Amino acid sequence: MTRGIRRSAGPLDQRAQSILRAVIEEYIASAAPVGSQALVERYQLQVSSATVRAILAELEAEGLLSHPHTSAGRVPTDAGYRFYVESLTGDVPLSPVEQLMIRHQFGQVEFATDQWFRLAATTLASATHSAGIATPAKPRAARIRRFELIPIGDRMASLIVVLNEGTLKQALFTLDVGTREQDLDEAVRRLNASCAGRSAADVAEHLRWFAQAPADDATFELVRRAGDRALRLLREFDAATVEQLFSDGLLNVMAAPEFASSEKLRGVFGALENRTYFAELFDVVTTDGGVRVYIGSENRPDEMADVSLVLAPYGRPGAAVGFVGVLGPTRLRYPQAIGTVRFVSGIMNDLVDHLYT
Amino acid sequence: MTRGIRRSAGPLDQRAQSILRAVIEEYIASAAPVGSQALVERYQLQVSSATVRAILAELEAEGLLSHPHTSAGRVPTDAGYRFYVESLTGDVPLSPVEQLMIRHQFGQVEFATDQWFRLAATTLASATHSAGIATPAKPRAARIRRFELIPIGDRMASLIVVLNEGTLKQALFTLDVGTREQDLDEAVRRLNASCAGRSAADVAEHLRWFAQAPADDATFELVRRAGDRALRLLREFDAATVEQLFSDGLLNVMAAPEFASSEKLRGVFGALENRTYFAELFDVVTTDGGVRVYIGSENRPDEMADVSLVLAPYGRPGAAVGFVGVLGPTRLRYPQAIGTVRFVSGIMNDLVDHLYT
DNA sequence: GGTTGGCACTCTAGTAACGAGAGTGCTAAC
DNA sequence: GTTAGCACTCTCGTTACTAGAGTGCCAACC
Repeated sequence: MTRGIRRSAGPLDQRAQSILRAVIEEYIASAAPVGSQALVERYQLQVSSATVRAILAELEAEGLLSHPHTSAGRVPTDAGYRFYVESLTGDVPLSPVEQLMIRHQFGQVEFATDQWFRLAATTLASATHSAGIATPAKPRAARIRRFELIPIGDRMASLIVVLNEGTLKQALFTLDVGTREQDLDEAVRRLNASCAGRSAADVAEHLRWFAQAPADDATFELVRRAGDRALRLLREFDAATVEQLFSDGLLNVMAAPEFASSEKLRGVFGALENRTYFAELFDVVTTDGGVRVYIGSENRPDEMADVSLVLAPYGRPGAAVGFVGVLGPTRLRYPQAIGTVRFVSGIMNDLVDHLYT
Repeated sequence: MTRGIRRSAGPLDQRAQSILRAVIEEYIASAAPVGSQALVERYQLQVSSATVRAILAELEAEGLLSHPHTSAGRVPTDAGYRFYVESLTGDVPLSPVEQLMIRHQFGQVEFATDQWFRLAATTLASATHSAGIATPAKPRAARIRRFELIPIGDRMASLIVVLNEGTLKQALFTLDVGTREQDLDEAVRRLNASCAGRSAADVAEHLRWFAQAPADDATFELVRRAGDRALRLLREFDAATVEQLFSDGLLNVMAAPEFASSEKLRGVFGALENRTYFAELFDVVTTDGGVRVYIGSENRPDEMADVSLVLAPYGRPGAAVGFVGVLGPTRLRYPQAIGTVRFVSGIMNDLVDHLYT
């Protein structure tokens, strides 16, 4: 039943906007379709329900609201949420008490870099009653700081590569029979002498040089192999965009009534396990600052069409970046979520900054 | 409606056992209560349905089967599954093809210790169509191999402790203004000289000695503080039983019809996030070898009453141990699960063994 | 022209009634 | 000990119905 050209093609007038806002906030709070009567009663609108109905019909024509069935109330569309997020609300900052509590928690893991992103996810989850997600900060172009070769048993060693920011990479490494600890030490010394401070590309260059040089002693082969292994490790590291994606509070999302059937839920879990979509987002989110919101079907994969993401980058562009965020039903309390994500990403920024000053 | 003393207090006769087995396997396959008629038809029993009904009543009196309601078929109880696992079935080994595929996959991560337990969980999940879980191998008593202090920025350093098995621990460390790189190197040299090869307890002893010694130079304070920090790191490491619990294939469990309501599901997820129960199991499972099965209500926490666990330890007792396992509905294909868990734990054993020879 | 009360209409959700089907438990006969 | 027969019970799907909520439209009103 098309109504032809919609009556008001321009921007919505003030009243329509405030009614849209009321519908959305009511729906977010109640999870049930919102009727005209309920709006008039609960929001003290100075008009009758009939008038409200006319406006609701208009908002529906604009594509901002929809109708589960003829005689039900209105439900926001993804476009409606989008308009709400962009024009009808700012972000709500966290209360001072909450800010203090969160700062306190981060203070306790100040010196444990590997805990930062976990705590970010946990904090976001409990503050927004949704799922919190976070990645560790990933150094842009890895530079080698130092090598180590730690013998384990007789024929094995653990090759450790320490990168500039203190990031560690590790791989096992088989030893030839009769390799002595001195040999390892000597190999490490040579590797460090020639590769420390270099990027993966530089190391590759150097290794080619090594390969051409005459194999003058027994240690040489060890150096070559270890260097080769380390290079592969670095390349793998550079290639992986989202090395880890930590999430917490998925239980909160499971508890939402729209996910009671566990059918849509499976899609979301699948997307989290799969992670390709988040790798895609990583690049977008981290290239320019600020909080980004992805609402329902704005997410590329269909499985994510029922959830929204609020994401923000953190770190130092050019040095190490990651993101933190919230995953919840489209019926998310956006202003609070945005405020919280902004706050937590700010804390993470401070933590990373503190590393470099 | 108690029937008083059950008729046969002794062990079940052969026929009753094979019918119990039939009921359980039928239920595992169909997820629906099993009736007497269906059993006679599908298992070519040489008796009538009435006879089967008498036996079913007997098995119910023994507490091995139960009745959702008067006119429904039988469903196994947890005790029924227990009897089945212990007396009615051995473990089914994996097919040679599957064994080969799994070995091949593990071959590809042979040199990446941090991937082993992840692959174990993933493999178990896909082989059993349930969730796979695994912990990394945790070294029993940590011994220090080496220290490193890597400067980051001007006032920060990353303190790295390398343990015997190549395990790495890391923490940030603030530097006093004007600390030079030589100072760090000197401090590391001293720490390594006095602490390498020692356990946490020994290091504590040495630090006490350090604390009493006269502060003869600037580096001394640095050594003391770094040693202190490292000690705390080691203590934290020794204290944490289940450092990580990796799971994969939770989607498989979500797909089971008994978890369609997403209500029971939440309990399971809660237990996985919480992890205290798994820490408890860790000690039990790793102290003596072999596959262990926990069926439904045999699990301590109530949230786990609807799932079963099949767990096996791996590693070297006294050196480093962890566990791998399967989590699924009580309606689990136990023989296959047990066989698969045994196989994967065997592979993990080989990998760890390979480290020490 | 915008606003409003009135009213017919539509759709859902809940309830009750009902019959088919599956399965049991008991009993009497073999 | 086994079996055929049978009454009984409970679930599940279907249908019918009602109450309730909410819409959309229209004529009247300011």
